[in-house]
Amino acid sequence: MPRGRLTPADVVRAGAELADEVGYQDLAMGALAQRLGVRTPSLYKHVDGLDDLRRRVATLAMTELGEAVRAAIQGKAGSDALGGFARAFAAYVTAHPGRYTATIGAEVTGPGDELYDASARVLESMAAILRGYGVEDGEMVHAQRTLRCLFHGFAALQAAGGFQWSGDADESFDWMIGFIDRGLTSEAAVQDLR
Amino acid sequence: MPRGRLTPADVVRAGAELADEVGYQDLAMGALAQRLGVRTPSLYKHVDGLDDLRRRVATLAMTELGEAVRAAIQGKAGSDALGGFARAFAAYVTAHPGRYTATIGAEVTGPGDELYDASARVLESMAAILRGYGVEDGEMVHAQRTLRCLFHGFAALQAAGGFQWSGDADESFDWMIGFIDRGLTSEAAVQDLR
DNA sequence: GGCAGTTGGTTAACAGCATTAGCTTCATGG
DNA sequence: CCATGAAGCTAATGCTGTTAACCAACTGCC
Repeated sequence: MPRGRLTPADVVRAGAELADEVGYQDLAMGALAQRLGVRTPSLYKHVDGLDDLRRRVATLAMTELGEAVRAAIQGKAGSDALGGFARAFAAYVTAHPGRYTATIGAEVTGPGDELYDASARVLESMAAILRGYGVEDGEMVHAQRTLRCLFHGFAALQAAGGFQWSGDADESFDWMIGFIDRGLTSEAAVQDLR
Repeated sequence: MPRGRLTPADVVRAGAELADEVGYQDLAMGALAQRLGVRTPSLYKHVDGLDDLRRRVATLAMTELGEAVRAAIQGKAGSDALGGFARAFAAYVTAHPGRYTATIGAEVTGPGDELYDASARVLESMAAILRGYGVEDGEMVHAQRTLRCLFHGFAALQAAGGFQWSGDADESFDWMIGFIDRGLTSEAAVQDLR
């Protein structure tokens, strides 16, 4: 690695890659410095310590995830959109378990915080899908939280390697999406009657 | 603190309490020793290091959770059982965020492992509920995994303090349970037609 | 009742990690 | 052409988990 100058973005990106490769638990300043061909203290010129690094990795992950799911639901509605979202979400988490794990523990403060905003964009994609199902405003927040629990739970279990989903995991995933789809569809039908 | 002898169970229980109070991140050998009125190295006579302690706390949490939800669904079926399970689950996680967090990252190996078995008991309670809805064997595993993702996601978000569920969180939780209940009920109705 | 072995506690020392302080080098801009 | 500041370095500090070596007390056996 030639001695090209380092930027905070480089450090965060390398940290994210390291977390994906060795696991979030083993994301350490020393290992990261080594990967960047630099001594450990040099990292502090770009990042404000390990906690800051973790937070930035979490923000990167949420941002990337938001872009992935937004692209996946582009121009779709109903079960196409839901399925696209779900597949993009699962693909991201599977490809980047370390990054996603960073988001699990990270505490979000409020609007203006980069991580909060990135999370809000993911939630906005969920809301867009739900609007496509005709979920009305009064129930939107509840439905959104339900989807959030479902996907976050899936991701957390996946990232932890925590499932031994013996048998076909994809089949279960599809069933899950189908279940939600049927549920949302019939909720919409009930609302139309009112 | 008088010099009553310590057992591994004492250490694990105190570790679980500590994790609940100060957060799982700050569950440390030094702090735990201090709480038990003992020097740090003494803990190694009862527990095989920090990783082992974490694993045992996770196992304790899963075991307690399993007992709580089993008691909650006793003699109930259908939406009563689902609601009872959900309330017991949420109550446990809210009361013991540190303990539950321990279970999120812990890796489960396979049958015979205490943590695996404790998790299996929780899953068995889910299966019992689903049988009450008439879910048939072929779909059981899929439905079980769906519930698992949903509840685990809820718990992970709750334990991380990660939601700012502005507005009424309980209302959203009830909506989620209602949604699942209606979904399972109509799946059963469709199956009856076949 | 005395004695050996085990068990649970101690202090001391070590190792790995994040972090800080202080120095050096080098590119840049006036 | 020098002053400035950014980005790297070495050295040192402190905290935490962990191990080694030692000591005291309880247990069980003759």
